[in-house]
Amino acid sequence: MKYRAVRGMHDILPEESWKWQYLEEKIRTFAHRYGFREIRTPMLEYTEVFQRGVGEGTDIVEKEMYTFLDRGGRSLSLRPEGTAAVVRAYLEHNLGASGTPVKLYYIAPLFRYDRPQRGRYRQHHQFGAEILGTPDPAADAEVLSLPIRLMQDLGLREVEVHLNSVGDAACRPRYIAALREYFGRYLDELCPDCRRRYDVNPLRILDCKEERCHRLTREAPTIFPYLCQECRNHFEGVQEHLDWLGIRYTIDPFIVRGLDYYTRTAAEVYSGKLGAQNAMFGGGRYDGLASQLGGPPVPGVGFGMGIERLLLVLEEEGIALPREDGVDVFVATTGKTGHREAFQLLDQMRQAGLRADGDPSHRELRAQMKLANRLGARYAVILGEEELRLGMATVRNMASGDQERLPLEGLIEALRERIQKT
RNA sequence: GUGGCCGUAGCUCAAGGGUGGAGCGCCAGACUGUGGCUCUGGAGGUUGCGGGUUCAAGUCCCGUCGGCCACCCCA
Repeated sequence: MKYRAVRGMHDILPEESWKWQYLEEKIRTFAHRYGFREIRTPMLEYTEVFQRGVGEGTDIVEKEMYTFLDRGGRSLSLRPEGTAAVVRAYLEHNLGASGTPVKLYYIAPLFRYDRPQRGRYRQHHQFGAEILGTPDPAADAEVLSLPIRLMQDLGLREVEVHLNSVGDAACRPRYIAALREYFGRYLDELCPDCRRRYDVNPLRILDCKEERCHRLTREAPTIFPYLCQECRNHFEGVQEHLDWLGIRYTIDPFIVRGLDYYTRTAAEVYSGKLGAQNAMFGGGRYDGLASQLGGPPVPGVGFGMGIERLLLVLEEEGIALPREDGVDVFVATTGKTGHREAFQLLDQMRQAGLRADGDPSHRELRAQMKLANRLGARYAVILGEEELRLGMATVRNMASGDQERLPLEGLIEALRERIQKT
């Protein structure tokens, strides 16, 4: 085979795509139920949108973006995450002008030049939602409740919600200084990566899974005593609202989101079924992002949820999604005659809104019935020579095997009644 | 980007350096007008690709591409 899909990118074949359709429909239903409206932004942005939005020093921007020059010499990037582009669009179209909050959601492909692994792809898809224009902790809790309720609705019971506050520009620097002071005493004991992190971003040491770093981390100062009063109040407010909804979460001082724009709330949800790539969704507040992008300050909070990972977890949990891509009716002939009648009948059925299919090759009846079975047809309509002579059709219920002869006149209505009954 | 494991039929997998197989799926017959179950037969492969070692390579070596695992990072 000469050509394959590009590394880390995948075809979604009919055996899978029906699951995507089901999930997407459920996601849209949920989002609309929560008052979110869809936004579709281009897959490409000027590279600066991500450099300034996500942050120059982040791994995403430093080494994971698909960046290239267009024919006019401008640097463009395939979007590696959703929020920066949404905020760019919000600012560009002044969406806040007609009142706040503005609640937006998207289902979109994202691109990161990572080394592919199960649950980690160079093109993946996220369902994300953002509430812009309000700093209120109720918005944090509301936007987080959406994916949590969605996962519960799908039957995922064992999701772990982790919650943290990463502070803001007023208090985070004090905490970072405290971390430097603490880890500075143990530099020799840190792994090489963490020695690097010590200089670049000591917060990241908290994420390290190396045993020796992890031990030190357990004794490290947490951010909580360093939070300013505003951040403290906000964090308590988020917890209070989640409590009101009965949503369980773990306060986890060690989650540090890898995008620079996060302030205050940081949340991640994991599933043990995913191996190392175990984050199902992540999100948080980003009150500084809009001004980073050159706009007025616009507070915002949101999340992004990986659809591939959601599907993987559903599979691991043995949760079957309802499949609805079968046909209602299969029109069969006896092979030699009735081609024209069958072709016309199919057309009429389709115009009448039935899902109908047939065998374009008019193989022998046995083969056609086999095809009807494989297509999941609920009824087979057999137009044999005898039936045609009588102006009738044989209608077979594929599940029960019961058959009856019905006049061609009014056949579609008769079928519709039988289909609706079951 | 680092380290490791693995690429054989559409799918899941066998084959100790010596003529590449099975199950499922597909097509057909048993059943000349009836699917699912059963039985029988058939089609389908330059063993990912390129090079090397050897009388001989799916098997050993190197490279490359791809998948997976861990790291990194994250969804």
